[in-house]
Amino acid sequence: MEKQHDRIRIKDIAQLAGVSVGTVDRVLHSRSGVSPASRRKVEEILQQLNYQPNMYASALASNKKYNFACLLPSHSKEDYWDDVESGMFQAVSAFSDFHISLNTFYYDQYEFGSFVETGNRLLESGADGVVLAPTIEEETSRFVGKLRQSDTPYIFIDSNIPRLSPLAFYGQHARKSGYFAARILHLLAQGSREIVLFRQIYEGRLGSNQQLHREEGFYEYMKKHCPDMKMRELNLYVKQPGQDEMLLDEFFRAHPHINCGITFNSKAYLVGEYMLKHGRKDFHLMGYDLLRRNIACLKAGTIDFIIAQQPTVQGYNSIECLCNHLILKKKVKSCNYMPINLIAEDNIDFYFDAHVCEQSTTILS
Amino acid sequence: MEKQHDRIRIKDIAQLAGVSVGTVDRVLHSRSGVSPASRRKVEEILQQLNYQPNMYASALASNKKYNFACLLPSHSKEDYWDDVESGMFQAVSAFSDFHISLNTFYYDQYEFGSFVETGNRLLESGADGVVLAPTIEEETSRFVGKLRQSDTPYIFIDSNIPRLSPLAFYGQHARKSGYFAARILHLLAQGSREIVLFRQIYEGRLGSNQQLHREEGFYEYMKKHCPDMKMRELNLYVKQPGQDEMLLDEFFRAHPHINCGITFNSKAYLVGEYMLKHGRKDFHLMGYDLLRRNIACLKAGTIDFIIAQQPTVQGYNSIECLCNHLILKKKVKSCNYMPINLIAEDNIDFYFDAHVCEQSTTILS
DNA sequence: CGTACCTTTGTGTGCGTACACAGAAAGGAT
DNA sequence: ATCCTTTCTGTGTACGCACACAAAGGTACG
Repeated sequence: MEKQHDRIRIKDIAQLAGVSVGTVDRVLHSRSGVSPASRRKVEEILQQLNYQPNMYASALASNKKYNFACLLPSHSKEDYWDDVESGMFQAVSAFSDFHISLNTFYYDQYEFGSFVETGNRLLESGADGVVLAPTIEEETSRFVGKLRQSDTPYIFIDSNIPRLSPLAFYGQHARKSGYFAARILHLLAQGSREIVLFRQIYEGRLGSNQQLHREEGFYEYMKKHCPDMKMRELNLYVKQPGQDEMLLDEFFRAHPHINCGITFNSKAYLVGEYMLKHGRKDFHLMGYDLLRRNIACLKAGTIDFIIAQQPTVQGYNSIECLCNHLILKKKVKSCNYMPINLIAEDNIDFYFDAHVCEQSTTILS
Repeated sequence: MEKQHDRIRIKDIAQLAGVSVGTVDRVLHSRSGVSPASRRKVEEILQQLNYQPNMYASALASNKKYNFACLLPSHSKEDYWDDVESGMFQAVSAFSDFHISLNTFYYDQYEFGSFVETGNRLLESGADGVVLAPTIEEETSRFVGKLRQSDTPYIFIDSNIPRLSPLAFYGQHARKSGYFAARILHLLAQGSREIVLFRQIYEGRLGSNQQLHREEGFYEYMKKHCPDMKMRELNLYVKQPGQDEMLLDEFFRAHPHINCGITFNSKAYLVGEYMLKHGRKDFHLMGYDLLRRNIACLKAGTIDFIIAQQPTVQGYNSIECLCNHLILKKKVKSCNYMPINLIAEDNIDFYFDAHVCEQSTTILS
């Protein structure tokens, strides 16, 4: 615990370059008012010494306030998006020393107009950085175009649209995740040659792109490893629970031997609760996302495995990334795939404590 | 990006309490020299306002140097402990603004005297915080006794000895992890009624406690879910590769129908490479830890699944925890189980980017 | 040669906290 | 009342950086 100052300070650089700290500061922030000679000399020494600014002192000195905003599908409590949001607010509180705040904007996922209208409200709020779920490619493209005009960085969460080159993306590699899910379901099938895919249709549309890509990965595995597997699809409609139950009844009456299924959205509990109600313990089910009702099924034994994609972490990391970029001027990683985690009843308890954060690679801006 | 100071500062509290910042500072650090009346008044306001110190300003002001030390089994490159160590150094660099340093001390895992001797050298080095792997309970007890005398916080990594009440523990719940492994291996067995457990004997002893606990969890699952499963154990000896190959030859000659096995240490590659050499693709193998050779087997298809325990994260979090405790005076969580992650070839790419860090719960010291 | 003006450079102050030190108040002994 | 402790409290400086402002140097032109 001895006192010491071994780190290079601006003062040290100034001394070595034979200029004042002010000049060094101007070079570091590439501001005007420095003679070419001085600039060159300072830059030279800067390179030699690999100067790392003390980010605490830096944040302390420039005590600005940063307003972030997020644009998410409107959601209820215990939804996937609720976890994402909670992660973001965790980060806001963790980095509260940087004077950041977060405004939330919600749009109706199934109405294009809503996205546009909400997006405009966000733009008016004057955010310094934005996190959004690019569920609607066309409208997202127009939206980020406006953000670009004001040089506002934006981060994509959950799914990615690389051509719109966001500052960063946090989400799962959906296709590979479906591939992995297939591997596990294949094991669960235990030689059975038939599998059912439960799909959720909402307002006539099949949920998200993520869901589609998971299916792709799933089919890719099956085609490669067991081409003779028969895959049936059953569409459910969420909004009419009575109808869904009828559809399930009907399906299992028609295919009584099928003992294995998967959902590629977060609504596995629809099937899990159905099995629980009908006392079917022999059916093997997989799904996505650790919603409360999914967890209940997992513990009750009607869902075997859940693939988690750490929504909280995605939210947390998005905000952290904005801080790193805007405040600490660190270089951030642009494509961040979340781990594909397989959760059973046995290991679920050790999943929630943890949250992932990106490796910190400090680079001068 | 407007200027603003909405956070409560020491100055604010001083003003409200009608004292000076010096007095508030004394109360905050529970130092002497404050009249009972002043102390009471300050504490009252402190509670009302839920004051959160600006840790950046705090770290900046008290620019002390902290020396940490770790006491690990000696290891080679690409070993499990090497990843732990690398995580620790990542943290040291991430928190370099706090002026921390880390000294490493290695002991021979299989020689009690070595632990004692290395431990004494560590004590002499005058560390402010220690991270150690408590592989030898008896000697660890004596060692932490001495640390306690100087009030030096210590963190257990990999395995835990709760009665020695470390500041924190980072590691996997070994029994549950074995239980989970059994569930997956059970699926892999696909109805086969015989399984082999490969064990590594080293200097006449069976590796670590962790290894034993995993076996316990494994047997617990099997007893519960498939009591008629026949479990064979095959001891290997690591140091004599020729002999191990002979033992494997012998075993598979005696049990040609066994197609499923697991190791509870990080040496699954011994078996995986054997299978590769003999061109056996039908054997299903599981193991622990993502060593380079294990990963190679995973990609070659002779290891089906690996259970990862994020050694890098364990190391990183240990150091982070010491910083939180010593420097930021945050309250730290004492028992931190790592997630139990199942890794296949499909999802391994998304595992390394990520590292877990604990949730930050700022509490006044 | 002086003034105006621009470019370049240096200095000073503040961010919120820690800590050393000085000063004030209170009490006791002479 | 004076002096000396012993509490107790306020002030000042430092931490490393950002930014505003002042000062210095140079050039152009009357």
